[in-house]
Amino acid sequence: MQDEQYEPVKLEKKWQKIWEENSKFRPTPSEKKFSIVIPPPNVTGSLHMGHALEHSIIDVIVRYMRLKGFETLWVPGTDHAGIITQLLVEKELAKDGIDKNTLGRDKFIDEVWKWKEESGENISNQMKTLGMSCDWSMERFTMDDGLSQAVQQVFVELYEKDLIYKGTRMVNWDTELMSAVSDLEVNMTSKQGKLWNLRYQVGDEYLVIATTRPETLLGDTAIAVNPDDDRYQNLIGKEAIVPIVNRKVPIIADEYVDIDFGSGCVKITPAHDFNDYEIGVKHSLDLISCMDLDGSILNENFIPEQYRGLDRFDARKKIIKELEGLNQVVKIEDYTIQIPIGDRSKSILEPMITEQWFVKTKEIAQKAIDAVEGDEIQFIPKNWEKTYFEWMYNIQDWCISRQIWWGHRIPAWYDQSGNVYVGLTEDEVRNENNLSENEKLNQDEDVLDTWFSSALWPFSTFGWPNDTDELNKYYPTSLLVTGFDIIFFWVARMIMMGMHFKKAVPFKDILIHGLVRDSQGRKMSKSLGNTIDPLELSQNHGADALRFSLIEKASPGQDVPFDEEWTVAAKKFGNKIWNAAKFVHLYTDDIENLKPKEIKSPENIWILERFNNTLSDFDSLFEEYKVSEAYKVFYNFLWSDLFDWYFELSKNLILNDSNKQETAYVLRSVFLNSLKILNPAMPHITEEIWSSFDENLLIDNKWPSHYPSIIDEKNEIEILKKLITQIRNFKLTYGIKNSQIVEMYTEESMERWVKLQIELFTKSKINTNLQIFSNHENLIIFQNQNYKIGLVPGEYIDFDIEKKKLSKKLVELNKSIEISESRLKNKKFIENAKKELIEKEKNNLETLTIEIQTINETLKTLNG
RNA sequence: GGGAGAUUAGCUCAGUCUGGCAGAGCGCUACCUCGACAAGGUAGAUGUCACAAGUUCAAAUCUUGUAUCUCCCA
Repeated sequence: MQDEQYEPVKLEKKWQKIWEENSKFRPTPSEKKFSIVIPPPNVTGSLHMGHALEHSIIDVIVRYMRLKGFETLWVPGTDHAGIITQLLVEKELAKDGIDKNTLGRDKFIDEVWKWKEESGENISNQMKTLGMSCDWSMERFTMDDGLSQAVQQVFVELYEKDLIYKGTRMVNWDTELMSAVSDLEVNMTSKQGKLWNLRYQVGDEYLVIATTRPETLLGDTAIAVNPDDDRYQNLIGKEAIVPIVNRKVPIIADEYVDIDFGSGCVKITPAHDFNDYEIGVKHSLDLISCMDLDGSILNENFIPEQYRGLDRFDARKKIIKELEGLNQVVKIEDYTIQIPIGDRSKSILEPMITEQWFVKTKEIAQKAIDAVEGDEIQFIPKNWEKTYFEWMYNIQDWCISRQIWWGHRIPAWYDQSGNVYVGLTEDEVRNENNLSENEKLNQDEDVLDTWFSSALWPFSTFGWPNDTDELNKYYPTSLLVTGFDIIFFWVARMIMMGMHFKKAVPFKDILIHGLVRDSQGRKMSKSLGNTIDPLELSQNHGADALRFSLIEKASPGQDVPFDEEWTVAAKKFGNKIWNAAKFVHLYTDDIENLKPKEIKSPENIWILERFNNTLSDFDSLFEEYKVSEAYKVFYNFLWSDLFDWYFELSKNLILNDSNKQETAYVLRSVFLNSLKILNPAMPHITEEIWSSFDENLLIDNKWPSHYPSIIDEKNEIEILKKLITQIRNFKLTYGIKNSQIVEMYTEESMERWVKLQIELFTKSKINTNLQIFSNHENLIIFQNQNYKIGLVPGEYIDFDIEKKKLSKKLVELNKSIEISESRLKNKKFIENAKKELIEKEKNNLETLTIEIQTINETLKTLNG
């Protein structure tokens, strides 16, 4: 027997321990496989609401598939988050006065590992307290030996196929991190800035150029105008003089220049702007760099001394001042400028020309596009594939090298003459290239983008490049559950790598979820102070409540403006189930409740049918990944049909010896099967309650199947429910205490069980006194279909209230009748609508007519 | 500039793919400790489904356009 009170946290800990100690999350062999890899949270993180949502969705699906008899595997793990982790450990060391550079690379990496051992398990432990059923024995980390081996292998293979190359190109450069970052790690932000209109001398004349970055004029190598711009035709081909550096540069024509921007003339600085770089290449312009990698002005002879070494923004101010002194500033306008901000460091990025490693993406992207176009992979909801295609069609080469220490070091070695050799190890490189022991080799200093290793996650976690059992069994995985914000970063790259290296999709379905926002729909952020800690929620209301509140609210692809009230409501739901279990024990423990040969009573038939329908609806919604809708349907069944109605109906039945055994069976069986349906969403409470009924674990059980089809054709219970509601309404309206028994009358034909149920539900005594009943004077009639019950109103009612109420009802009914009639009169409706619909409409009309009749009869007696 | 999404009850959202009398939770009103449950029960009130036009017997749902808001890409 269970505890008196529902105390979620206590029982949750208990079951987490039991499941884990008995390895319940390991896959159980079966023909049908279901596998999923976690979108690896980064190792520095702690669990936030986004994780809680994502993991709850994954886990509800995983547990569902497990109950459905699939060999189910959920692989957990974390990624090494190169930049953030390095910054974090650097900061920690700085607290002790230790500088990364004095420590040296190897010792620093040791420190990072030390940190990982101490704090890197954070997220996994937090996931465990939420009851996530990952196979923890499969837990992976992107810097593990095996996964690192996969990274090396992929790098070498791609290099050998010419799909990785090293090149000097313009990339986004983070002057604080002192590293390149990829296009995707750049956040464009708008900011109020200035547009400076500056005079450049051309022969004896001047022309005016507009720029938002005057300091880069130190590196100008051209002036450009639009070839169609009539104003400047005469200048094309001439030379202008860049002020301050006094450099002569050509005036060129290029369509890129917007005639309406500023004066229509722009300065071209190919070394410090992406567009200018393109133009520079096209027109074979000189490439003059004026900025160092840390964002300061270069210490070069062509740069006036007073600017050398200055930060670029200080240099800007100083240059403007000098230009103003030279009378070269024509006008300064307010202008909204786009500033590229580093995703991680939040510092202002600079386009810089550096030597980096790149993945050539065009070719491998095509196979990834084909996979989605050919429906080998489905996005859910489908419209996200547009986002995917848009990016994939315009994909750029991927800059994968980072100038940091924490990460997978690039497997390339240089000899003393600067030749590059790529291979898995230094030894292999030496052997393959016949390099003598005397030739000194230096490994490339750079590491790979973290996403490069994440892209391999769906197969590197299973042991690739080794041919493992896991790989054969679980790749391709069945499903990926992730946010739309990493479709480019991660999803697209996994598909590319999966298609290229495994010749098969990494997953078949991609379920996209939205963002968890605060209750007012704002993004959760530390600066707004509106973040919610999922662990705190689970401490206060239980992990089950948190999970259920997230699952029930998350429609595919839609954002989730979260309110703690939901979790409170879900906890109340848990409490309701808790008490329901006590009810089932109380009413069935002492009764033999074996499966009877036949289910006879209409109440039992009704609930079995309702269960069957709910199960069908649930399954079909769930299989479309409409998990939240599925659980809404189930919630309504459980609370309203089972608890509110059937539990009450069963009380009457169990009193009766002839129905006792059958009802005990139905009550217990439907309740236990409902626990199974709820289990994936609220695993702990269902397991706890289950254990009070059954010695086997619920997690080892099977998904419920339908009860043998019995159709409740007469729909009697629905009629009964409406009748009961009418009578209850009546009693409430006239303030008749619920406990007060009212006398009512009905026809002989009313079946005994119906009478009994009405009596129990409405606290009434129903007489079959034909005389009173057929003599309609002074009788309020409650009627639904063939059931009719009369009540002598005299002592109870206020005639005016009752008349007003009935008249109002009459108006509504007449309105409905009008609609119904007009439909049925409509020839085209009869011709076009489905048969069932017409039938339904006819029945509807009939019911309405009877109802109106009854009300009119009652009104007549009230008036009389 | 290109693309996507949103607009439904006081609040937060389902429902739209596949057209058939508008739903949930929370909140609100009144009543109720009756042997599972006050973390509860019973009964209620509440809507120009953003706007406009079209298709249809029938539109929240399909088509076209408009407005406002959010996000992504450049």
